[in-house]
Amino acid sequence: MRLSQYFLPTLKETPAEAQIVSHRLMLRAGLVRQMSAGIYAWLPLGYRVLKKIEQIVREEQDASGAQEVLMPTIQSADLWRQSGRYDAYGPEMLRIVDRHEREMLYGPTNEEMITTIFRDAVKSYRDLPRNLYHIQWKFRDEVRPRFGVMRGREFLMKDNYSFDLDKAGAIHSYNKMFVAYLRTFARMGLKAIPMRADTGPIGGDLSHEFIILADTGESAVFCDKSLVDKDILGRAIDFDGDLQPTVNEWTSLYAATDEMHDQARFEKEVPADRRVAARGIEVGHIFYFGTRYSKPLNAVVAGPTGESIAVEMGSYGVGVSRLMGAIIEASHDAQGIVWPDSVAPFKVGLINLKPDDGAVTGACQTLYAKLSAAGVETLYDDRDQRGGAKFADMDLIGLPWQVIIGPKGVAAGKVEVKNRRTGQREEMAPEALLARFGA
RNA sequence: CGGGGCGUAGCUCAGCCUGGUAGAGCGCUUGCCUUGGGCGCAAGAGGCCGUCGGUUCGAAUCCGGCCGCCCCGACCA
Repeated sequence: MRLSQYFLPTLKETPAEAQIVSHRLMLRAGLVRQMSAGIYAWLPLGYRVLKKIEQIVREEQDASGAQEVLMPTIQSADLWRQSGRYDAYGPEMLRIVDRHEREMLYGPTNEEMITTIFRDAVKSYRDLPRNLYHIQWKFRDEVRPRFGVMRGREFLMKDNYSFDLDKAGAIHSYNKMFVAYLRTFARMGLKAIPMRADTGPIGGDLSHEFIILADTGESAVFCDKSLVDKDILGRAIDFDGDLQPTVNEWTSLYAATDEMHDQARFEKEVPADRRVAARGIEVGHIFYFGTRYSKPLNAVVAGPTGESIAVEMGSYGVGVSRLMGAIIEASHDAQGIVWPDSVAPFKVGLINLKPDDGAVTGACQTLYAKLSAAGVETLYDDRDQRGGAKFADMDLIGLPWQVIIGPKGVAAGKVEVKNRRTGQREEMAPEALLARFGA
């Protein structure tokens, strides 16, 4: 993409409305614009990142055996009356009346709907287990939206729902999600730590929050440092095999949020040099809740001997749009965002230091064409701007690699490569650069 | 939902207390200059001062209603 043609409205100054760093950077780097309190429009660069985050979530869900569906944003009030949550949910639910005076709502979650879909279609234990997910916009009318997309009213969420015949099966489904989440967040360059959680209004007796560590996190968290150091991506995972040992490996070590924290236990179980007291941001939450919805909504199947069995369920959420804020909180510096490779909107930012110099521009265009042809996502800054402005913008938007081409380098047959995260610079021939990026 | 604050140019803000029809910096446009870290010079464009009403000869400024946004707390993916 040529920057001269790209819609990328960066800001030199920080908008007054933004307080926390990720919100400021998202506004300044031209990723989003606020349309109302807690409601954002995604601009081209931000939308690219959102789609990358979404895709990683999708790939890991698919790998675990979950199947993607897409349910509507608007639901009927009747559906929610059946589970008893219509009145219980309170003013957080955005209620709508259509032209026929039918009561509708903008869905804050989908347990009722998916349970109904499942109930109407599945009648036999032979059709279990199933795990269905979707990635859809949700709305919760928060009293006080804040922190940009991290606590918006409208947000993109991956939520899924598992259906099993018995509790053992449901626990296995739960474990699959547990491991899939470890992998999902690790692929985004995050250190996500599962912490035993309060099950809250969704109900149930087994639940974990996945929390990433960031200095600006919303709540205090405590854990064993060994958890931070664990690596899930290096392992081969068999989702059909026994995942309990893997889950146990993570859950056996101390990890707790503020409200579940027990200082005495913490000090007893974790050696002083491994005690981590930090701030965290919740990016995922998994629940096992048994028959909490299957019973009131009559989601039953016929068992092997013909008896009716209410299915055992769990639900699992990932805050997709929130993750963008969380990733920035966890990965930025004074100059701007530092995207992890896997979610970066472009891999390479190509800077033309002297657009009116034929040799420089020629070298840039050749390189840009070759990188693009090889599938290396490249944002080419061909604007008629001074070098300083280009460096500042490129640092702000945080692409992992900057390739800088100026008259001196071209004369010497070299281009300069800068690593955004480390700041390390290297000069090399264009061919070497292409080889480096696999082009 | 309790408490507090703010709405003036695209952005950050001054002006308001002590009423007389609007300013700065950045950004934008044009020209010159410059070209490795938001450079310099010059000339421009751009605002019914959130909105409705009241007071007044006269309101960005004083008073009231409404709308919007932000912060602290309670609440939450």
